[in-house]
Amino acid sequence: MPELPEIETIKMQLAKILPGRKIISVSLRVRKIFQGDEGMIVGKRVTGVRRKAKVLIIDLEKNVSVAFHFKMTGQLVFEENDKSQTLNIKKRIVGGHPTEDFVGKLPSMHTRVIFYLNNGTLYFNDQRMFGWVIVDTTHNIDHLPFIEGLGPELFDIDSDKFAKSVLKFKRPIKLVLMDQTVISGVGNIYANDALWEAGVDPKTVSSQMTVDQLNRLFESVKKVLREGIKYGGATAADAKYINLHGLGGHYQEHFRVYDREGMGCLRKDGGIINRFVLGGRGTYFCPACQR
DNA sequence: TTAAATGTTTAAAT
DNA sequence: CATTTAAACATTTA
Repeated sequence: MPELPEIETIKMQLAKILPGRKIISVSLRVRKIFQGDEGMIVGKRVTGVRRKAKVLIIDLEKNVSVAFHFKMTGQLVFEENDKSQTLNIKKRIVGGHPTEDFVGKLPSMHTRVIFYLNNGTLYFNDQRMFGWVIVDTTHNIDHLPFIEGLGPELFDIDSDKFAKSVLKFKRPIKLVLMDQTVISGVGNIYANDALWEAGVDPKTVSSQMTVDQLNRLFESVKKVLREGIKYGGATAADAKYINLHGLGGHYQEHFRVYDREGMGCLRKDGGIINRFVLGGRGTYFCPACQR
């Protein structure tokens, strides 16, 4: 579920409270999503938390790291040890796919890996189990095929480089934007919104994009990603229990077209938001102002 | 019952 | 070979 802004949000929060804590033990409730030797991380302290595109990485002493990919339904919940035995949701740090596990009792039936730290517990939950957790040396983590194959984030390149990489393809621009080997970090929500922001039809053949369209799209993607980060990522609008507790982000309150099928375009002269499937993913656009 | 869900991988078809 | 599409992974919700 999460894209770059959602992972960036949980990264920033974990970076404040994890460093210095030692991993006491690890519990693997589901082996299939876990790769590596959990013994490698036991007894080591966290030294930092970082992110590469949609991958979250926790670095530990002795050059060992843990990489997480949330895929569609992964989430991390950190909870301070609570001696009172009472569920104190305010003491939690949550990130990723919003479910009742953000606020419910943990571990839950979706908890796949548990990291017991001093004075806290970190739960990796993932209902669909598409995600993965990999433990290895920091060097090997940084050289995982998936990570090595990632293209740059838009924040790290200029518009010329963006144009060059995009113009090579004859696929629809939306699919190129979401292709992690070309540009990393952009998923379905932000791709849809950025294309609306730039006034570009998602079906536009990449190689036929004009310089003007490319420049607008380059700025638009960065704009929506920055906005996503600013609002703490997106949390499903129907997740009442989360908003109730003040957990989760608010980007969903600023969706341009995503999940707005049948609703009016936000532009005055716009039309009705359409939805169709492109590359197997729900694609939303305004037929009046995206061409 | 069917469709869809913030992602990626793989096989099969073009 | 480059591209595209479909299916797969597994679960929940509308």
